Amino acid sequence: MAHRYPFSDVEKRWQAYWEAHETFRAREDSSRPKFYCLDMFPYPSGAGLHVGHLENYTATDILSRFKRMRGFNVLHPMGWDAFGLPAEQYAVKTGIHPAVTTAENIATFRRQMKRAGLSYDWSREINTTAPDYYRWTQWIFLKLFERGLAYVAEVPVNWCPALGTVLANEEIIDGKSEIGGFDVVRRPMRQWVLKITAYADRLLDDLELVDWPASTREMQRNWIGRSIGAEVDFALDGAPGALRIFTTRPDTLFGATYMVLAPEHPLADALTAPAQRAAVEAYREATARKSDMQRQDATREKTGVFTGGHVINPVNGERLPVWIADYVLMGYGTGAIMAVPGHDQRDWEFARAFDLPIREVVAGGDIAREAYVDPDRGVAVHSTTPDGRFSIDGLEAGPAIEKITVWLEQQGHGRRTVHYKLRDWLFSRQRYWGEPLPIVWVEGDARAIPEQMLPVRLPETDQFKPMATGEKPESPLARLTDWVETTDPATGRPARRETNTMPQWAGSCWYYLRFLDPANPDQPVAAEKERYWMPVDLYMGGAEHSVLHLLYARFWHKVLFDIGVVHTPEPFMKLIHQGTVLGEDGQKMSKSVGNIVNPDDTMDRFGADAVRLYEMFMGPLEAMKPWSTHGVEGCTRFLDRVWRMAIDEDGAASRALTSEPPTDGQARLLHRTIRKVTEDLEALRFNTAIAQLMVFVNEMTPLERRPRAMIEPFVLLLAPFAPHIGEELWNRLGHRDTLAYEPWPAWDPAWVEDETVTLAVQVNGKLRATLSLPRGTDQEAARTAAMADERVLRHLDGAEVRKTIFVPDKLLNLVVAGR
RNA sequence: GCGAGAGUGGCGGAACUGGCAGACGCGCUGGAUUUAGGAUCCAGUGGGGAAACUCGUGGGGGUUCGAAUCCCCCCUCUCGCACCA
Repeated sequence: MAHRYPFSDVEKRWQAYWEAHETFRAREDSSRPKFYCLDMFPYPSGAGLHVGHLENYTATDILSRFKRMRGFNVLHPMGWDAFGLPAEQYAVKTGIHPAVTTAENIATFRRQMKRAGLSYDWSREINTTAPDYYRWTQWIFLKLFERGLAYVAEVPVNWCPALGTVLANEEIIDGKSEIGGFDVVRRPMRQWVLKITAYADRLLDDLELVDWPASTREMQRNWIGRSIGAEVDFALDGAPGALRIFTTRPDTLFGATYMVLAPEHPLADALTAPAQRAAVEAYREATARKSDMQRQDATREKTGVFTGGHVINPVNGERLPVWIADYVLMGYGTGAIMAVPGHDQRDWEFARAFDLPIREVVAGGDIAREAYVDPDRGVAVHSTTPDGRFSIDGLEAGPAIEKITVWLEQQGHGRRTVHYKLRDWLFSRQRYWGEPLPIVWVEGDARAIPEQMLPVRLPETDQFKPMATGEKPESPLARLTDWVETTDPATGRPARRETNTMPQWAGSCWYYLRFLDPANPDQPVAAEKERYWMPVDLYMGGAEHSVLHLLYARFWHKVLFDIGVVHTPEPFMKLIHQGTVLGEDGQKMSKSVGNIVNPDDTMDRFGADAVRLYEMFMGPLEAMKPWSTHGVEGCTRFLDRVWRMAIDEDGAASRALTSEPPTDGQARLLHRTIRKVTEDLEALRFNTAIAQLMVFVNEMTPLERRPRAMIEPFVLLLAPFAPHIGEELWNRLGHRDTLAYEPWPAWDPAWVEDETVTLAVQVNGKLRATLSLPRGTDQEAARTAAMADERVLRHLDGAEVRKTIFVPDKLLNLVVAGR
């Protein structure tokens, strides 16, 4: 019976060793280059770690271990994003305090992570719900408040009755709450808002500075949605005042044939003629009843109502009818548009539906068939003022926009304007389990709590239900009269505490900074530590955070940059999203399908190293890929082979190991393996690196005599992937210390190439033979050798070789006359 | 609908800058060893064919001595956005 790698004992032993020796503790050391390798810290849910988490954490762990061996001072921390709704909802249901469930869940997560052999520096563990931590979250909020970046506004919010709280736009998916999938309705409410729009340009432009997946940067760009255009004022016909619209195509101003207001537009009333009032009212009511979901269905037929009112086009004095229609949204631009049906598809559809005129002002399309919207082709036509003093005719869109915008400004009819899709960030939640906002209300004014008085601790309670009564939903904190009623620290006057709490995103906006200096009682992070460790060199986490967390964190980082807390404009230099791990059936893992793979069970059966290897061997890191238990078994078999390659049945170093130098062929195998594994690790190609380790073992195992000079470097190469077996082999091969800081093997370029190469010989592009030739064989010699080969001659058939293609050491292609 | 990415054996996936398609693993077939094995070892494994060969990287065209790789059209899947003026 072949002996096997006793993973269970070995794993326990080395985990205990690392813990006792603080092997992975990171200390500032300016003599070594730093590498900050960060995982998106998890919300510690009750379900424990899943294999998708493990894929993420294993990848960064392998890289951290690799970088340590390459001489980097590695910071690889872990913590808990522990405020949030699930623990609170559980508390509402069971009465168990969220702090209790959270602590239990964290214990499970931490145990599972240690068990997987993840090399975190646990001395830096942080928890967003710890007062020592959220004290600084509150401190940052005060900085935002001081700078006018946090304010209270009566804003239309997404109210979720089922959750009893408001939600940010980013927390709503297809009109339902991201958590729970409950209905969400729009309603105005007084709320705390962060002015992220003040940073819109920097958030957009600085995407150029980071090495992130193109798709993620694109998503952020779309979310910010910067559009450059002009606001234009159209004078009301027969009344004082003007209707202001926003357009990105002021060059099509001469093509406007009607106007459209959002149904909620404040001028809609004033513009409505008595005869139309009933129709307008009916339409507005119908719109109000529709959900955002229904309103935003672009495939729907256009609807709208004429108000009876008119405005005057400033470029040509034309009297344009004003309509209201729900395809114009109050929330974007000015809530009103000029309709240019010739050159906007939506306006075109509307004009067709209501028989409004369509006018061509950009040549090049066929506006009878469809709107001509391409801004990169075609020149302006029919675009001259009636008095002939101003014209953009003949200009392409770019110059035309420029010219007419300047003219509008000179005439006082409009101005260049930039609008964003990005809205300010709704920052308060009617919840218990979140950071209290460090604010008191004194006679209707919000006053900051002085920073020396932080943290504002979350008060104890056993009532977790929101006080969501009718029109005025309130946080559970509002019930705690003793806590709410306080005095203004500045004046001593009676004051009421703010009872809303921060959204879950708050704590994760800056946690990467606290890891640098987790116990600092005086500052969020000491300047010299920030200077040493920042920015994050590699940040890994799910693509689901492409917009939310990553945009919010970048925003806070830029504010912290402005107040001198951090020295880099961006926090995360390189970002990678691990792909989703599907169930064995190729479906998304879910409780209801019952295809969830439990990491504890899997590690019980196969050991942590086999699971780590399989997680990485499955396929490319960023791809979506299915789990396979057979695949894990394959990795177990590989580790067993590795074990037998180095260790005999009695547990001692194998008697096949010799002190003789490797043969030339063995040396080439070793150096090729070192190169392949090293280069693949740098490029995060873990799957192909492991394949090469397997090749090495497949070649070495059958040998009766195996030079230690081969086996020892191999153990070092394997160790980042499978650290427990790595340490154990290193130890049994006679080394006393951990291999965590052993220098990474180097390859000798002289040894990575074979001295004989296989040359592919083609005739007319088809492979006919392969020849073994010395490296560097020239064309003549290769051709001579090929022409001597029967397999080649057969296909040449005596014909004349018209052309020879030769790629040294690779390929020879003989082209003969048409056969 | 728009934007981004991807389609390679029975399966997961390899393939540098256009140069031997299918590395490595799983599964499968045959054999050895074993009381037995979901252990181990050996041999094989894209399709067709006895072989010589031939076909083959979603489909169709093209460029090239040569295409999984480059270009055009189409199909499918995944992700994101979804009337943003």
